[in-house]
Amino acid sequence: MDKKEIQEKRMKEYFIQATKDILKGEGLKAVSVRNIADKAGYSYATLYNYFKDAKDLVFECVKDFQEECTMIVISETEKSPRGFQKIKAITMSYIKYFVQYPGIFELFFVEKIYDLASKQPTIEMINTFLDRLCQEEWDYCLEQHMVLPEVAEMKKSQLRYVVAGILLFYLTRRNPHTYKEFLDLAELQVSHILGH
Amino acid sequence: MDKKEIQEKRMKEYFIQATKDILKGEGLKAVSVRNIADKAGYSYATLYNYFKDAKDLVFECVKDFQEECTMIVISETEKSPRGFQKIKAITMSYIKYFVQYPGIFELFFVEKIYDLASKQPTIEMINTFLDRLCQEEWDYCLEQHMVLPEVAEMKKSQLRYVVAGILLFYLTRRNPHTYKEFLDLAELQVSHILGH
DNA sequence: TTCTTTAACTTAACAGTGTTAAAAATAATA
DNA sequence: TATTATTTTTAACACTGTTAAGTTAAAGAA
Repeated sequence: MDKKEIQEKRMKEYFIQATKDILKGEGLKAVSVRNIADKAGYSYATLYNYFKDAKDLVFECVKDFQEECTMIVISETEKSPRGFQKIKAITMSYIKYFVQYPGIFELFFVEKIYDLASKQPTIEMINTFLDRLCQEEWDYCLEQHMVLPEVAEMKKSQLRYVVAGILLFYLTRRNPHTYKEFLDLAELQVSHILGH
Repeated sequence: MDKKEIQEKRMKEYFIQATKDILKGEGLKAVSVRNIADKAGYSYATLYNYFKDAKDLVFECVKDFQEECTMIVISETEKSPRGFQKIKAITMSYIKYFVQYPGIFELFFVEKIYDLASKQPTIEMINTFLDRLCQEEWDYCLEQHMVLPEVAEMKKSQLRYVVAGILLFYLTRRNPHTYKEFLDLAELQVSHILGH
C-alpha cells in the first residue's frame, strides 16, 4: 500500500503547487476551490478528496513559503557582520519578502482561521518565524555579552510586533505612501529597537 | 430640494446603523448586501441607490466607531494622572475597545481597500487615530519637558505599530493564548516604549 | 483475457455571494 | 384625476463553497 501514499502525496502536491502559484500571483482573494483545481488540472470536487477545503489547503503552503523565505534571507544576509547588524539585515530581508508577496503576508498574519485548534502547529510556526530566523544571531549576541538575556527577550518581542504592525499598515493601508518611505521607516524602527 | 437631502440622509443612516450592528455583532465576514438590507428593512438592490457597494458602506462607519471609542477612552481615563501614565491608560483602553469588537479592528486595519484613492481621508483618520487620542497628553509631556520632541515622535510611532501588531497577533492568531497573558504583554510593551 | 469490485474523478445541484437591468410600486406634479 | 418622475423590488447572471449522485478508470479474481 506504498503506492497509495506516493500517489496521494503526488496529488496533494499538484494542488499545493497550484495554490502557491495563485497566492504568490493573484493573492489570497483569488484562491478558490475551482481556481486551484483548474490550475492543478482536476475538477473542483476532487480537491475535497485530499483536503478538507481550500482554507485547509492554503495553510499547507506555510511551511514551503517559510523555507523559501529562509533561503532568501540567508543568502541575502550571509555577508552581514555578526551581531545586531545581522539581526537588522535578517529582519529587513524578512520584511522585503512579504512586501514582494503580499498574499503570503495575508496568509501568515491576516487570514481568519476558523479551526484554530487543528492548525495550532502551523500558527506556532508563523508566530515564531522571525524569532527563529534571528535566533542564531541572538545567541551570538548573548555569548558575546552584547545584551542581557531579559533585554534580548524584550527586543525580540518588540521586533515581532513592530514589524507585523508596519507591514500591516503598509500592505493594507499604503502607509507610508511610497516604498522608499516605508523602508526608511522600517529601518528606523528596527534600528531603534536593536539600539542604534 | 432640502427634503431630498433629509430623506437621503435618513435612508443612508438606516443602512449605516444596520451595518454597524452587524460589524459589532457577527463581524466583518457577516456583512453582505442582502444581510444589511434585511436589517435595514429594504431590498438588497435599494442599497445601491445610496452606496457604491457594501465595502463603501462599512467605511462610512469608521467615523462613528472612532467617536464611540473616543468617548469610552475619555471616560475610562479621565482620572488617570497626567503624562506618560495617561498615555498608557489611553492606549490600554484603546486596545480593549478593539478586543471587545474584533470586527471593528478588522474594518480599521485588515479589510482590503480596492479604491484607495477615494477612501484616503478615511484611511488617514484610521492611521492617526491613536496619535490623536494621545495628542493632548503628548503636548502636556512636551510642555513639561518630560520628553524631547524627536523622542516623542519616535515613541508615538513605536506605539502605533506595536499596538497594531499585538492586536493582530491576538485577534487573528490567538497569541498570546489567554486574555490575561495578552493584557500583560500589551502593558509590558506599552510601558517599555513609554519608558518604565 | 474478461468480469467484478473498488476507488477515483466529474457532473449536477443547492445555497450562498455581488451586481445590474427591467419591472413594479410609490410619490410628485400638471 | 391623469401623467410623469422617482424610488423600490424582482429577476437574472456570474461568481463562490459544498455535497450527493453518476461516470470513468483502475485493481483483483476467475
